[in-house]
Amino acid sequence: MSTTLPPVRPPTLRDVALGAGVHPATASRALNPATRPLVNTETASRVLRVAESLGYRPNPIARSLKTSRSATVGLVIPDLTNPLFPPIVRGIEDVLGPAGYNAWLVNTDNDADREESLIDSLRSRQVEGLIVATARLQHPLLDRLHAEGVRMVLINRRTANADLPSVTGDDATGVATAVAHLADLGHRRIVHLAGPQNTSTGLVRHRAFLQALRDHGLDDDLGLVAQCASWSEEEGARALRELLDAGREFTAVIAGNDLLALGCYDVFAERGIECPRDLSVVGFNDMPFIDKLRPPLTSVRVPHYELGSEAARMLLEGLRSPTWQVRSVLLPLTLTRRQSTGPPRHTPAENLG
Amino acid sequence: MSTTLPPVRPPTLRDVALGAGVHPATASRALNPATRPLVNTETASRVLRVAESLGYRPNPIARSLKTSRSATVGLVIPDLTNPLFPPIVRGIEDVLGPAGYNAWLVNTDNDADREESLIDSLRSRQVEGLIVATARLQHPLLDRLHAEGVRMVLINRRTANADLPSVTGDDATGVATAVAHLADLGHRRIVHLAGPQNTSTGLVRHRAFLQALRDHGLDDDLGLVAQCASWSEEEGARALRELLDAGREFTAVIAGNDLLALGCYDVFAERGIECPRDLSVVGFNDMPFIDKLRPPLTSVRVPHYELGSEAARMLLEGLRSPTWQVRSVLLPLTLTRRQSTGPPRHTPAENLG
DNA sequence: GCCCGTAGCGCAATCGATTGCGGACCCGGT
DNA sequence: ACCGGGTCCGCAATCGATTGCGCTACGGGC
Repeated sequence: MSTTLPPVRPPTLRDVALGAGVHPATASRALNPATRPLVNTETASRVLRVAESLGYRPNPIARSLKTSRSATVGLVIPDLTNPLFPPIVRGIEDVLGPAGYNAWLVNTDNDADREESLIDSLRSRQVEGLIVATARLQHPLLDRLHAEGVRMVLINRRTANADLPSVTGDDATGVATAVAHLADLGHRRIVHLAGPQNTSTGLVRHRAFLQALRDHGLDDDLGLVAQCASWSEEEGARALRELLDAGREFTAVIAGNDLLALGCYDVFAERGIECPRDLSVVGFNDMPFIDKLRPPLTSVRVPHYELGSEAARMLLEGLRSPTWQVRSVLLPLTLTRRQSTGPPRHTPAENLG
Repeated sequence: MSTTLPPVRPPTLRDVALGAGVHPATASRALNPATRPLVNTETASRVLRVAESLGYRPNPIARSLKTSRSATVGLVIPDLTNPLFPPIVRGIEDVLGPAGYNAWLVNTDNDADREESLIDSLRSRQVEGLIVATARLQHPLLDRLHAEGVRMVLINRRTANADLPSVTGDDATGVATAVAHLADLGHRRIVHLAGPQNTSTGLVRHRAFLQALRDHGLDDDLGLVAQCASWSEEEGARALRELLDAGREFTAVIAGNDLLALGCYDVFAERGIECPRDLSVVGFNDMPFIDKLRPPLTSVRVPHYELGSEAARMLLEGLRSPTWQVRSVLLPLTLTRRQSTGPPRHTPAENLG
């Protein structure tokens, strides 16, 4: 007759210790490679055997409570359904996982209050560091966290405060490459759909665009930039319509990102504009499936997966060393040429409309 | 002269109790709405005031250790970069969040070993339940978990074992709608690119396809189904090529999902097939951006966000009630008609090749 | 004036693992 | 026989919150 079993409680350290005939403290030391030298080799292997046979798995919650470490980092992104982010997340997880860490993911929906409360809850869950993809140029919350000594890496976007370590694409060079590509094709009047100027990506791409025009001896007429209030299809469409309606003359568009470029496609359909014959378009990011569009979109490729993995590596490094060399990394971008760009049909002087 | 402060330790329950001049136990009861009636109203509000002023936040780790609840559920998906999943994840989080729960996400990459070890690690982190999107028809691991009493909801796919609660789309009706649409357009010979038959979605759609053909008085020749080994573009392309090379006669394709349909687009480009003039295609899932393809893809829309939110609601219910009424839900699907489907150019008897 | 019911709170154990401190023991040297 | 120095290991506190149990008052009923 067997003793009655409590509903299959998973084995604890105490159970292992009992089985091996040692004190829980000894079992703990035997199980931890770092403290194993403190216990007799034979005892240690006995403990390990028992742990194995019992299927013992340390309780990370109890461990966290005592050590106040959680083997977890917080991952703050605007919105997971934006196709930009899944590859970033995978890149992060693929580095964190082998290092014994996990990522805890939250979506802020670009809402600053939500962001603050979510980061709060991450911190109370003892995350050891943060990877933040929601940086705005002015971002008091992030400045404050940094001042409090929170380990943190910005990804994809940066703040104006360069003290915060970051991993981003080399947007300036990316834009320059796009302008060079269009100039090579013969375009002389190129417009830019600029993303939100309170984000580093929006601002840097905008400035780089103007600089690149000058470098190619092209006119940097301010009317050749349209501001978009958000990185969305709708805003891209709105901005392009505005430029067309204003009667601006141009033969190519550099969109601040692929979603803005998608908005352009909507306008093409609306107004019977043929791309690239009437108008060339370059996107930014090279999102998944963008090569299946009509026509396939030429886009500046951003290595999102690598952005993620690099940020994770950087954060892990920061977590290990108490004194952390803050640095920021720019990853190189490349232009993926597809069929949305071609030589201009009109001479620069002609009006498209 | 101030006493030296330890590096800003966040306030604990003990600090609150001290400040309010009560025992930690009383403070705990005052803070918890469920036990608050046990303490004098005035005392309770004093505790709340002190907690507020100290910025007290309960330590979820300590709480979890004691209560062995974690306010966390595990979310097991194959691969976050598959555009199917982000909306599901958002649906889940949007329900879990307000209920005080969080989701812990893992990617299995469709690897059974990886899946097992990830679920293991989720369980050792005390997740209270699982939402699983990686079900295969035969899935001993899930059967075992269910037998062990793990709270679990399957999403998107099911197992053969109907004991496991699930939330999926009504695939059979969805396929029937697609077949009806094509039949209405005049198609008589329709092929199906069937997804992996070890998944419920693959099998159900396949069977429903054959049934729908019969219902419409169409030939259900077995040669009109091509098997795909995975839900990928490459497999979709391979399968379509195979059908074409075999000289099969058909005017329309129902792809097991949108990725398989994308593979068809690749073959169209390769072989100069014009869609929908030469061949109509229907996808399945209605992924984001699929309306931007060339031509925009007709697809059976699956409400992924709702799949997620419904699964989360169901799981929460299961977590609250000790006796759980297991049930499974089929969400209705609708056909989104776009330009990849049109009337057949050839009579059924003619060969496309 | 005595007893009992009840409201309000405190005591201490508990969840499971970690770790500083010190005790037991062994061994060799003198 | 005694001592010093290691090696191994156990004791007990600790992380922070929760909770069963029981104590103290107080008030009303007889």
